[in-house]
Amino acid sequence: MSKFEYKVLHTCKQSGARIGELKTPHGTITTPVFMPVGTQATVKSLTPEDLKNVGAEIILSNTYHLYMRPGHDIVKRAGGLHKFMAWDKPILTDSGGFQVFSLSDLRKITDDGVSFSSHLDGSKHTFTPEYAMDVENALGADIIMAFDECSAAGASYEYAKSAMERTLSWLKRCYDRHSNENQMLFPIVQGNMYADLRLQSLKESIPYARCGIAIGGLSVGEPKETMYEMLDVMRPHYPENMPRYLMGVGSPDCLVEGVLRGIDMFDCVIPTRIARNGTAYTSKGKVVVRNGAYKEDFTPLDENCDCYCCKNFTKAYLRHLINAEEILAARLLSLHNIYYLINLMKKIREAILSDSLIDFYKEFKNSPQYQ
RNA sequence: GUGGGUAUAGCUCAGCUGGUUAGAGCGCCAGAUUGUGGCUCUGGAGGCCAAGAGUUCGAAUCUCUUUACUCACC
Repeated sequence: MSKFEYKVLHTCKQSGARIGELKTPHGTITTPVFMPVGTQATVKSLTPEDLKNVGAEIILSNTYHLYMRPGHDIVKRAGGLHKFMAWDKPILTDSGGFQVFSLSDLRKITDDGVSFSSHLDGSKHTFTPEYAMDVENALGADIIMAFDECSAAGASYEYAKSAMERTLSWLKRCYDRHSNENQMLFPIVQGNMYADLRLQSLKESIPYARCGIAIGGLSVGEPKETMYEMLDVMRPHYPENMPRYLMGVGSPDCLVEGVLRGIDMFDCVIPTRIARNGTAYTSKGKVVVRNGAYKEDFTPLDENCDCYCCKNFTKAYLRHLINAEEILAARLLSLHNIYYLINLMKKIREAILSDSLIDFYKEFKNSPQYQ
């Protein structure tokens, strides 16, 4: 019996969005789901207990970063990523393809793989699809991503096509190398902002998708409308029997728009990043708690929120922490922002279950939360 | 009381021998942040240059007076 299984539990009659369950060796995830990002084997400032308290079911970690530091061999000797970071629920690791694209300046891409220098010390490294699989295998996440090439928004058709085709050939090599039955490999669809390339990439990736497929190369600087167009183009062609994962998204508006377009899984650094810079998502829209307006605001960040932060602290206190550069500010706001997004996903699932996601969408779009 | 020093943005200070709309850092105010290089980036407001008088075509800058602060000595 497979250690992975995806079941659609309900399809919204209004929108076609679905609620599903994805079984993994470390537990079952209910989709649509938002996955907090823990790049370096930690969701910055939060403990695994915090994550469970805000309702996180699965977190994302990063092959590139863990390979660089402390080294995947060390994580393996520690007993794997779950044990190393004391998180016993599902983990997904990104392959490092995107990090090579976004972090490394001296990178050289060939059909064989990518040579690049470390953002930490400039040392030279090479990743091939096979090696990326070996590293992800050593880390031991439940879901592992194929090694891909993400082309930049604005890339020419020719370049986007070659990057997409290279990603497909790399996918085949990842697939052949991968053999661990405790890990599920997700292909990544590329194709930049070109509809025909997206469709070709999706179609040719599907044979390698067993229990999930990812959409990469979006939310890389293009207008949101363009991203939605690409999702609309792909939507009729997804396999029904597996979750679709939109990588690197998103903000509250993008989550709702994404689910409406058939997406089941999301990850994004945005809730924790804006938290560290003093901004919160609330039921009344984005609140820059750092602003002077909250100096003497002794009310909670979000009166409609049940998170630890909102139940115990005031905006004036949070603003003080931010201004004093106290680390508790990052922690409380991260806690709140992740809670907010996970709670938003919960509301979305409730709307799907009651076949009213379009109604939910209309109301949400007219609220200050849509941003 | 005597002698010296200093007064420029909210704070700490730059402004060379006088020359167009007086600058910086921090702070303050406001934005940004989408498969994370945590504490970043981008904007903005804010000065009768202590007060008064002189010299000069022209003064934050030179001279004098006053005031405040400060140091040393009696």
